[in-house]
Amino acid sequence: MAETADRILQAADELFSLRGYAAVSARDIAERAGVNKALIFYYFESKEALFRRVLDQYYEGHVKALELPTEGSYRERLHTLIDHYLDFIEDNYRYLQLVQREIIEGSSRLPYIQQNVMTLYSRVRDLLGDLVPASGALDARQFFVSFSGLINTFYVNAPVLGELWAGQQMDAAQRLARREHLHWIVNTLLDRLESGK
Amino acid sequence: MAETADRILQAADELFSLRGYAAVSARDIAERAGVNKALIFYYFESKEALFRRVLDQYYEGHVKALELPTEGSYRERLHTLIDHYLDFIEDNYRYLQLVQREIIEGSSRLPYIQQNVMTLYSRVRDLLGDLVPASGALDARQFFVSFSGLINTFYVNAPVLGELWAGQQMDAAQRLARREHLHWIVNTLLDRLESGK
DNA sequence: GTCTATATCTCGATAGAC
DNA sequence: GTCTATCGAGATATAGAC
Repeated sequence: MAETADRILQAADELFSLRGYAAVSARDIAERAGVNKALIFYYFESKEALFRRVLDQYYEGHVKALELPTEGSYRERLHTLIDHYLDFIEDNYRYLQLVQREIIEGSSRLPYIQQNVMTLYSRVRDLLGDLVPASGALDARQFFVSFSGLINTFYVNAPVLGELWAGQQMDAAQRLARREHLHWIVNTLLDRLESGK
Repeated sequence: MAETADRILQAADELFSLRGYAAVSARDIAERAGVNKALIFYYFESKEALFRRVLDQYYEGHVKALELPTEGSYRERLHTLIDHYLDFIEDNYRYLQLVQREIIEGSSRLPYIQQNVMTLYSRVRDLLGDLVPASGALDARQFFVSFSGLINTFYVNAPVLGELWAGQQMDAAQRLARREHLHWIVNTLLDRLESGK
């Protein structure tokens, strides 16, 4: 039944995101999914294949989120790109943790991640255009790293940041405040870059 | 001999940082350290205890790096704090990966990490003082998260960012450029906050 | 302190009854 | 499709000779 495969996939998604690939056993996944352990290897050929399926599900959505908006000024388009990326992250909050873990562990799928990073970077670089120098401390690469860090850090580190908001859950209001903060920073940086031209 | 324990500790540090706790076996550590596997359990009571020792090695330096500078204006002190933190990260590159991994994995040592985070936050909050509102999208918490993300992202994601710099090693010149970029951003944000007062 | 050898466990994966 | 039973490999940890 397709339902069984789905339950395995979802349980695997949750556990891999929580504890990583190596720390999760087939038995763990079977127990959480409420199915027999052997069924994991019946529906998916191996634990490795199951993990790749979990990742593939996210990458599809990720690629869509990276589509470049065509309307408006470069500044409006940059804000739209950031909003689309934030939408995706908030709908798939486990994805960021999975990717972050793969990066730290030096996973074999790192080239795939790099490809996504380069795609996103080229869009930010095109948007910034000749507003920034071609190299040095204010080049497009630096700003791309900065934007990524500004956005991702909030979600990746949510488990420890909870204390900052005094035990409050990371609710919709907080995500909205973060979004507003990010747009304020981007505008402030763009203003300065434009005035410096 | 103390030398043997040190070699085990260093090998464990390197491997845990690279691949994570679960993906590293006692045999891996013994091979890298060039010692007999049984000696790991002679010098450290368990693999878990060895991991804790690795983390504790960094604790002292981390706390020192968080010491608040006393000289200069609030702006100078903020820049100094950032530089001290960057110095620590560059000297203990693996520590950030270990901590980031602990956060993502929801480790049992999370409260210890939160304590360090809160210490650093309270210093940033004191430095920003009444330059920022007490709550909302521009409060001290948001800026603390932003500063952390801006700094950490470069080092945590170094494995995939290499491609951005066209395969160049992350050398001293790149770290310096990043540092300059960070100070530029901080100054730009502070200028805007001051003009808005 | 350092070694070999091994006990005991859990892992991913498979065989085969139903 | 789902189950039980089990394989071989590799894990942590220990025993005991030297």
